[in-house]
Amino acid sequence: MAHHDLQTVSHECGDCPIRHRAVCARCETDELQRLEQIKYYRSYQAGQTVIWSGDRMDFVASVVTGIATLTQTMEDGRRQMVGLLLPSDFVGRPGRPTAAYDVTATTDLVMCCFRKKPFEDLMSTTPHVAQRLLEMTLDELDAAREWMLLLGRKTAREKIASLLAIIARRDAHLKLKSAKGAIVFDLPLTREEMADYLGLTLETVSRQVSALKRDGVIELEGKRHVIVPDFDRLIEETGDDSDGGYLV
Amino acid sequence: MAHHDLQTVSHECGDCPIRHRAVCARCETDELQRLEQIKYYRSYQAGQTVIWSGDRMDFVASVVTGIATLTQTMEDGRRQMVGLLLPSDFVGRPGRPTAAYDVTATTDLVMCCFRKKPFEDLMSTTPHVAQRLLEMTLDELDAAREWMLLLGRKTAREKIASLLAIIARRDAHLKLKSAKGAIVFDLPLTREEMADYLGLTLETVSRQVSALKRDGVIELEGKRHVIVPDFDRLIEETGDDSDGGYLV
DNA sequence: ATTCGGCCTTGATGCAGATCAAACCCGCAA
DNA sequence: TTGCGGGTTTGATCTGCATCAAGGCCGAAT
Repeated sequence: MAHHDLQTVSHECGDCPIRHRAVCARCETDELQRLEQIKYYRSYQAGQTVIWSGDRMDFVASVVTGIATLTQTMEDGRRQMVGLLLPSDFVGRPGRPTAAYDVTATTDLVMCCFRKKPFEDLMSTTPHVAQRLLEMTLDELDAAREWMLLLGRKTAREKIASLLAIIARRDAHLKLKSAKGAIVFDLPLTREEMADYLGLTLETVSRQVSALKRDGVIELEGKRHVIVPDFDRLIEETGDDSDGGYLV
Repeated sequence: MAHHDLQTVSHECGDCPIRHRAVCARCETDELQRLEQIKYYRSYQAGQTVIWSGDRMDFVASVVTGIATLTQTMEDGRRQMVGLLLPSDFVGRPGRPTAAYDVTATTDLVMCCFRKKPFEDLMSTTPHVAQRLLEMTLDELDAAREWMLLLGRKTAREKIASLLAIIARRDAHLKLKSAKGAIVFDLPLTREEMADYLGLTLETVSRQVSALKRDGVIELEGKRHVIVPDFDRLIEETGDDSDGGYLV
């Protein structure tokens, strides 16, 4: 694994993220061919449900553009988001026939899909694909555990600050920082979705966002466009160790 | 992967869980040899810290006997458990040099360790090890997401019932059900550890355990020995869909 | 121009669980 | 036998967030 230069591959790979995440062209060109053959695209509109929990799922996929969420729902309607899928994130699991969560497109969404059977065959013959997938899954597991700390121990204000920091970080390498280092981005979630993410009610989310604005931690243009004038200040509000994973 | 019969292997494998979880002897006997050569054991006493978050970690391991926890701590001391390691569970991550969480032995603990470098080498040459590890990691991710629902949306009583059900299930295939189908087990956690698991205070844990006892959902002998006379009744208290993963 | 329906904000009130405090249980060592 | 300390229970009070309720904003349809 160590000798593969995954960076250089992305340039040669066209528009499908899983190719440069899962495969190294330098030594796996034939695998690229095989991936190419079994891939296809699906599109969904904002708000559409991609998969219901329990549905048969005959493909794995990676997000090309747009944002999707994984959510769990209890019988009485309480909802908890358990995954936020941004471009290049992977959906589905080799070895599981059915989906464990509802997958919903929160924006218009394009996914690059691979039929499961051939993808699994590919996996069992090439160590690199399985390894890369393992690496991605371990990253997700880390994110899930960070999220658990948030859900179990953080205050509402810390939760909001943490979510804003997460989104800011994920967007940071795409979006520009504005003139004097401020970070600017659009919230991809409604207040209700934020609440489902954070284990809060939408009213509490609204109040805490207003509070952060009142205290100058963030500025708002409209309801979704966020300006973070001082990222360090935002991080202070999260309750996290300040050293952990600074802007990459 | 499909054609490997992992079941039959476990009999030939001696006392180290990872061997029958990660490797299939029928077609990977040489890998068994190699695993054998790089494995060694470590023992810890109850209460001992195995690894501090941020420490260099030059091995991966699987729990042989005893119980360990993964926890995250905020500067001000708020703690959240993010993993509970029972026998056969895997610790550590190929590809990461340092530990991301505190690992603590809550009982006397024996782990079967593999030096990381040779283990990674083994992984990159055999698809099966990486695949098996991926499968285990996906299971952990599912567990983490279940846990997120618990932390974000369940009431204190539901949290306690859920934890008891999880432990009952994990123990079920080892422990006996008593005479008329009651399930009996010992809590491996103190009230405080339960609180850290559930995102509660120890006082709330204590009160809710008492409440479940008062309502006849559980019986207690001493503070740790739990009798569940009617498992279905306990499941009702968790708030979960009743169909999900019954005792197995 | 008006209405409608999502989405969001803000206020008033209630309650589950946190916090503070005291005492209990029990194994163990002196 | 006494005292001690870690784990636990239970009570009294406080508080952060949920709940209930009303209204505002704004883009899209009529």
